[in-house]
Amino acid sequence: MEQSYILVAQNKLTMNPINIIIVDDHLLFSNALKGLISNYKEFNVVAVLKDGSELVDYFSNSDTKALPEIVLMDIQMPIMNGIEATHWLKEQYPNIKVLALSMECDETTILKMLRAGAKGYLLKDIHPTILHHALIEVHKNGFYYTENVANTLLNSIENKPIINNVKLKERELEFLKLSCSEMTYKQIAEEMCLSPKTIENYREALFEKLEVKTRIGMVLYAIKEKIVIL
Amino acid sequence: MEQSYILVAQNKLTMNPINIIIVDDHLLFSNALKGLISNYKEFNVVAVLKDGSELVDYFSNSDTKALPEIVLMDIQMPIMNGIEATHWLKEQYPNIKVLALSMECDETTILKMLRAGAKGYLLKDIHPTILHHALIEVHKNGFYYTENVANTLLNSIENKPIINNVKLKERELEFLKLSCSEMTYKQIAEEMCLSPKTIENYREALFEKLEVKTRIGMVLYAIKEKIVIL
DNA sequence: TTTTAATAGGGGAAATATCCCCTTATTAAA
DNA sequence: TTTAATAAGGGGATATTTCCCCTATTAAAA
Repeated sequence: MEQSYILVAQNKLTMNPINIIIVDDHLLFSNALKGLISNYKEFNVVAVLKDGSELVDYFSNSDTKALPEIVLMDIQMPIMNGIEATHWLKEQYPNIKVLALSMECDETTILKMLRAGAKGYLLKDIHPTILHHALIEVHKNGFYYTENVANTLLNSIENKPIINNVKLKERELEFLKLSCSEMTYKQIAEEMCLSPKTIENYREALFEKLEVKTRIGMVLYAIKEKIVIL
Repeated sequence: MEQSYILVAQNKLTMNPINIIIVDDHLLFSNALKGLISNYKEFNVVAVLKDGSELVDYFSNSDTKALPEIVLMDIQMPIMNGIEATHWLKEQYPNIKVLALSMECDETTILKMLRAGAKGYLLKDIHPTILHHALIEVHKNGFYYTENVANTLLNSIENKPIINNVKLKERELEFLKLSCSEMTYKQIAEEMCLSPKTIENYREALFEKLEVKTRIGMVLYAIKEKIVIL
């Protein structure tokens, strides 16, 4: 009894709390989350940032602040999204664990985030106790996957053996985005300073790459993949 | 000095806290938010529900629980969304104030929610202090609109004098949904058991109603308005 | 140094989409 | 009972999209 009491005291006083940074543009959420996590004695929120670019700033500022062990990262954010931010962070600080915290549960988003180096993927509709558990697991083992995410990964492997590795070139991407409008190809050609016939080549190339048969299909693809946002 | 101390004490002890219910399917958010609001002495979260139907259950259960004065309502929720839930609540308990709390900032969603009876509309990226202010304002005045939302309402009035009251008939809706695919109009005609020429009439009617010039425009409209979900 | 990939351009034809103007029942409202 | 709105269908013309096959330049890769 006495011993365990001493242990608890040691936990609080001698063991450093695990530092966490929250990156999320929904200030209401991130600030509330900070309060929630602050209740967990093992953890300490050292910063609440609202964007990937703020994360870069945080680490770039000369006066080195507290380094986090875990970053809770939202995905959809303005300016610099969670995927880009994770990429950057894993390059600069490979040891910092990124835990994705998002509402997106579509395969491609999860895959992108995990490929970027995230060590786990949590949906925002989980119960707080699961977050707590996930944080502890990430700290102990370096990763944490919920059943949901694991299933999604399994599905992704079963359904698409060669993973959807569609890589669009800059110019193709530009064309795809412009196609998601009421412009005709002729107008798009003008906009891109290309001949209509060149545009025609882009179109055909994209139809093949994206496995679509019509411009509508192309638009649906771009929206699904969040290449254009409505 | 002494007097003000006594006043504060009175606030805490003699004045009843204002009861609040949170309805949001993102448990992590709603639970964290509860913690945040609990820090505000004037307010008390009596329930955290994850869906409109749970709200109905809450009020329908015979053992009448604490009645809230304010309901913080998310919009996108499974089973019963915030708009339906607000409608129901305003019919049953017209005095309870609903404050929409969402990430959607498109005109139509805001309008739908306000028409349903919401007394304010907050985006989740606001700072916690604004939430606090909003709660106090709603309690005092019965409503609270942020600058953003007010501007959106203004735009909506300026740009569309007769508010976007596009009402689609059953058959038109069916056509619109089918148009959001790689089917040609001929195939859609077959699917709907109509002549291609009749489909042509639907198309023209929709182009006018939706104020679009191409099928792509129609698809973009349907996706924006969540008539089709990707 | 040849090969490959990326970029830019073209001819010609068939299929679709878009536009404008039209007819005929049926049904509901004025 | 005339008037309007709705649902269904059509003719004919033009614009756009889609398909298939082809060339040239440039820069990087093998």
